[in-house]
Amino acid sequence: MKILEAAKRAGLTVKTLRYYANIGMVTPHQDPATSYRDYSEEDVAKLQFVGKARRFDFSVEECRELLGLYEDRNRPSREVKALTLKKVAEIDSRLAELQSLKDELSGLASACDGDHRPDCPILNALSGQT
Amino acid sequence: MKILEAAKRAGLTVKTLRYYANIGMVTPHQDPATSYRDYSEEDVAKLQFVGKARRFDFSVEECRELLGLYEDRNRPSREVKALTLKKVAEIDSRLAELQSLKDELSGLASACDGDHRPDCPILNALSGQT
DNA sequence: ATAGACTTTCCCCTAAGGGGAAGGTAAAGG
DNA sequence: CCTTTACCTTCCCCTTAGGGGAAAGTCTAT
Repeated sequence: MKILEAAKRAGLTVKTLRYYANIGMVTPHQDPATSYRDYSEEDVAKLQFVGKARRFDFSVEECRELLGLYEDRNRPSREVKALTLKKVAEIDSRLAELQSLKDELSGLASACDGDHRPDCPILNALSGQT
Repeated sequence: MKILEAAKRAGLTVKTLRYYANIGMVTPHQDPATSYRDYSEEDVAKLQFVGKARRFDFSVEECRELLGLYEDRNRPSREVKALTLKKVAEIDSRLAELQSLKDELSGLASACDGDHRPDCPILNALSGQT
């Protein structure tokens, strides 16, 4: 099938499919005469796989790793689990970071009157004057 | 003072200071003869301000806005508070998104044996075969 | 005078594509 | 058969917030 249909089936954009082809992640057959790409059902399955992994916050390089494991029918599940737990840990530390930012900012916001007057604890905090 | 000292005092890198000068955020006087930048105390204060705001996850453009409000001694605190609350809301939605990702990934990871065998619920989930 | 530390501008690089131009191709309608 | 329209291709620039490094100019101390 042609690129637009493959993109629709995978829930991705045509640009994304071309990008994945360029970086060698999902490489459909390409007609040398017209240079049209021709996606197989298996290509679409891989695209769907990558699309889901991306939505799980895996980077494109991590998706490439996962795809490699996915295609290796004999890989130990250990490796996949390790990658997943690493990603969970990353998400966890980002969560903690964002939570602490939110707490600080909320604290500042609630200390600020938010009226027409110029006095503002938020700016005071940012400028270091307590 | 010269750029390295200003950078040290602000807790930023020299590259960052040049970048901020280029985009017109903090523009020190520049000797036309040598083209050396010359940072004043006020410049350093602004750099510190921007540095803190950046650590609070404000984008460079948002920092520019905050800096404008900071320099306007008559601005209503309302505007600063609005910007801050908007940022808090952004952080909140990112938190929710990450939390849901983490829950799903953790669920998959705990369903995976993580041993030498190839069967892997994580890959099964990603490939859509339930 | 010269070595070493510092400065400048300039250019390329990052992640993951998006936007759009210029030009080739395919399917449908007249 | 011809044309319109939809789709395809490559190519190039754009995004964030700077980092890395080259080449060349400047300052300071010896």
